[in-house]
Amino acid sequence: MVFSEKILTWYAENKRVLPWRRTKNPYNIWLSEVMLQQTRVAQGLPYYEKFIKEFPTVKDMAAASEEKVLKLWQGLGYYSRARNMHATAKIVVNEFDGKFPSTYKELIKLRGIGDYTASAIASICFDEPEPVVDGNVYRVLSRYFGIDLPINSSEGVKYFKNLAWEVMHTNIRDYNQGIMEFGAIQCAPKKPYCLHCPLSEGCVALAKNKVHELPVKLKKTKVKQKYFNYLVVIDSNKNTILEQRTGKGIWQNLYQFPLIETDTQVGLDVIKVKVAKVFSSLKGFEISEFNEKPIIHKLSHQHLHTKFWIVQSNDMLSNGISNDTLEQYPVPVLIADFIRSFKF
DNA sequence: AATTCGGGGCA
DNA sequence: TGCCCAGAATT
Repeated sequence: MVFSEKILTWYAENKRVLPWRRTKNPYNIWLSEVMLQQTRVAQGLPYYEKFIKEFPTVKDMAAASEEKVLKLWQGLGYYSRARNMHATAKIVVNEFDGKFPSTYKELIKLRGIGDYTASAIASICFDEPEPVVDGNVYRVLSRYFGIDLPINSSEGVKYFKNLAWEVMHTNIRDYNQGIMEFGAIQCAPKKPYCLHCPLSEGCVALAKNKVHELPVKLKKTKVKQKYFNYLVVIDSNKNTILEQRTGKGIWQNLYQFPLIETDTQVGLDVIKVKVAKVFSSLKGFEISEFNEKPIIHKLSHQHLHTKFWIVQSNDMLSNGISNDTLEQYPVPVLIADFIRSFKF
């Protein structure tokens, strides 16, 4: 048996039961693929169920507000995926009569759909012979064929896509899902089960004892340290303030408490002065520290050293938000955790 | 070509 | 603590 046939055989015997494997409906496949970008199946699965229940069709999603979509997406991360997905839902409804395009070439034009996702939808839904190359595929191919080109170099990306074309099977639907599943379950990043692997015969990395050196990946940039001070204002009605994050950067269009970002960790004295400026309309206020030690919220590229400051005032906010409407807003996990732990 | 988008799980 | 996850868009 050649490589692709072994993958198909392994997949037939080992594939997990997953909701999006019961259908070829492009809406379902698209939703699952976008959710699983840089995301483990276990983490994405409950979100997929939620979304299908709330938005059974692409038309339902297109009709919803972005805020509703972001709220359902809350906690899954990479929120541009949700915004792009929502934009694409509207395009599909308004310009394609609610039907997804059926070719790689057309699919990749849509927002949030790149090479991988276009290949996945085209092959799984429409049997177009287009190999997927995701993190799993990079790992399987680099190990089995002993390729040490960096998978995140432009040369590596081209090489592996080309290799994927050469070794793929005509049963593209099962092959594509099979090689990814094989990478996720059998040819795992840290503890691959090489001892009883159906592809061990012919695996270059195993023969050369280089399984744990592959795939090769270029160094990632170092994380930035940032210092966040969130002002949790509480007025005479026990209302508070949320603001929407606009512009570029993390958590775009999500909500948060008024934020003061500083270059270093600052204390109560500094915050007092800043609050007096930011909330000059407040007649009087008292500030207390919620957490003495900063909460370090770790993201891929930044560590957010965060302090929450409780700003109590006897005034009544005109734009105040009551604590029971607070949970309607899409917020970052950092804010959601605070709201859960704090009694308004 | 390099950087920037989250959050969680695992050794 | 570092690495990775059914990547894409922006700089």
